[in-house]
Amino acid sequence: MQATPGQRVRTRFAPSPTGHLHVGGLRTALYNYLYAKNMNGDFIVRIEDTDQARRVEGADKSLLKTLEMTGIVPDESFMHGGNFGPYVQSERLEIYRKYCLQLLERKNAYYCFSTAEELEKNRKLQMKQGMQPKYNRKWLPEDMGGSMPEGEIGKKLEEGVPYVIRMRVPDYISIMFEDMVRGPVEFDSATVDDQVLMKSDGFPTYHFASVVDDHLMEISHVIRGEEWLSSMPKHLLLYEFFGWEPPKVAHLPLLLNPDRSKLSKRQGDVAAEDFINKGYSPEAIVNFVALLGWNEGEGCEREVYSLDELKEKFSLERVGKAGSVFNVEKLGWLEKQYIKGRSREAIISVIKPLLYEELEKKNTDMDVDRIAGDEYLGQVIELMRERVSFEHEFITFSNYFFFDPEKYEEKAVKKRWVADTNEVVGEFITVLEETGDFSADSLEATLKDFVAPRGKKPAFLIHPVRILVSGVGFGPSLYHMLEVLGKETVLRRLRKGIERVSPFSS
RNA sequence: GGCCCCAUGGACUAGUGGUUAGGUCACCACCCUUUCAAGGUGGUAGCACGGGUUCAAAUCCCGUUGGGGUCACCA
Repeated sequence: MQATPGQRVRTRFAPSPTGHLHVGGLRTALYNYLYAKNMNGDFIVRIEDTDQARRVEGADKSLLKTLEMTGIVPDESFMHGGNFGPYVQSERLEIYRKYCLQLLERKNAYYCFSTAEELEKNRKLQMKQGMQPKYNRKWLPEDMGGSMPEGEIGKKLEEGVPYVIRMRVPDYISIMFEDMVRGPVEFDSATVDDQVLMKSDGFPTYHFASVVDDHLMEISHVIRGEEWLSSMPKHLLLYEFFGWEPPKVAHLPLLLNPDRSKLSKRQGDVAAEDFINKGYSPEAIVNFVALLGWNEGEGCEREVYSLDELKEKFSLERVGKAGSVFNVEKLGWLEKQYIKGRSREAIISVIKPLLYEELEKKNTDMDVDRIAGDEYLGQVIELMRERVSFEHEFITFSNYFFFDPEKYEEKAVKKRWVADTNEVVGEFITVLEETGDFSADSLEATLKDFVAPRGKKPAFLIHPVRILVSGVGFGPSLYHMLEVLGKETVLRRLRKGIERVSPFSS
């Protein structure tokens, strides 16, 4: 799909700095980014901080940081610069004031002195009557179709009574537009309220500021959540008042809670940071979130996409209309796919710091230089790669590669121990002491040779040895595990363990 | 309640008039196997409902139902 010839594609993500980056916001940002990049255009981040009360200090920077962590890097923002700044709405107050004045002069907007209590009372009354709550246009001037005399308005203004400025929505006109994901949508202006444009504190409302900014910043496509669909008529009217050409719009389906309501806190994590902190990788999160509402289509059954591939393949036509439930299970599966494909070096760079953190917390009987070395970590990674769900589990889930077990999984002991287990293990220890070759193959042969004449199956020894050495009843191939741990560590753990574990100990 | 949007298995989805309705996650069974994973094979499970249009409808139209969004001096 091509943009209007001659017009550069410019999309934007416009969060308000009220907290962490919501995964829904992440997906909106992602789609904006992907669309722009796919069309060789620019992606802009604009901070919408027109609500002073809700503003959270530092949220703007943290939003950008999280975005960048996932690979979504803006071409323009308050941190990246650009020719259309400032990119923070609180720094653009003069601009909004100027344009609002224009609307006032053209009789597309008017002063309103109604108090909050008054409005609230009115709203309740209308609700009670089963009507749509709307401003009663008490302060709509006579020359704009209202009943308020000019003089009254001038008087209030002179007295310095606080006011807001409202847009004058035309009566009974049809407002139609083409949504890039929904197709044609139509509204009746009679259902549109006289939206406040400027608040009494001198700040613009979202509706006004975003229209002015989108125009001034030459945004070509507005891609945002479906919750904005019903305010489209207000925005379109504003473009018309100004005589500006509106951008193309696409309203994305919502991300949903398991109960199919709009994704929210309370039913689990919703901040992108929450997932990153849990160990999900940015690549997996981006991949997952991209597929919630978009697919390559045409029989394509692919599930794993890198950001670059998404940039290449993304299109708005392939965005669905129905909301999608944010299902963490599949994200977990994706994470595993990424771990399988990730290079050893990349994993080492993530888990090495984690290992050092652990080593500071507790002592190990193993050789620190060796177990923190790339070679050793690489071996652990290959043994555990298909068994972990998160990178941090290379350390936490595979603790026994770095620390001697402190306790032994009770359930596993119960299941694997019989009366003569300790005795046989004891004999096996003496055999191991004599073993020169501690490779997996050799160990396998040794164990089998040991067990056969005693009329036992390998499993008789394999399980107890595993538990004694690792403390748990599950893990990688025992022989490989022993090889990686090394003779010294294995013997130490066996000797120590055999004194602590007996069939009657648990 | 008004307005708007939406509707394929439990979840994500493919499908644009003719398919045994396909794939992925999850689930179940079996295989592999020293455990746990991974992998392999197979399986349970779906077009919300009712009318049309048509030789033919998951697909087009209308209605019903259901779900969601929105109706702030919040975004």
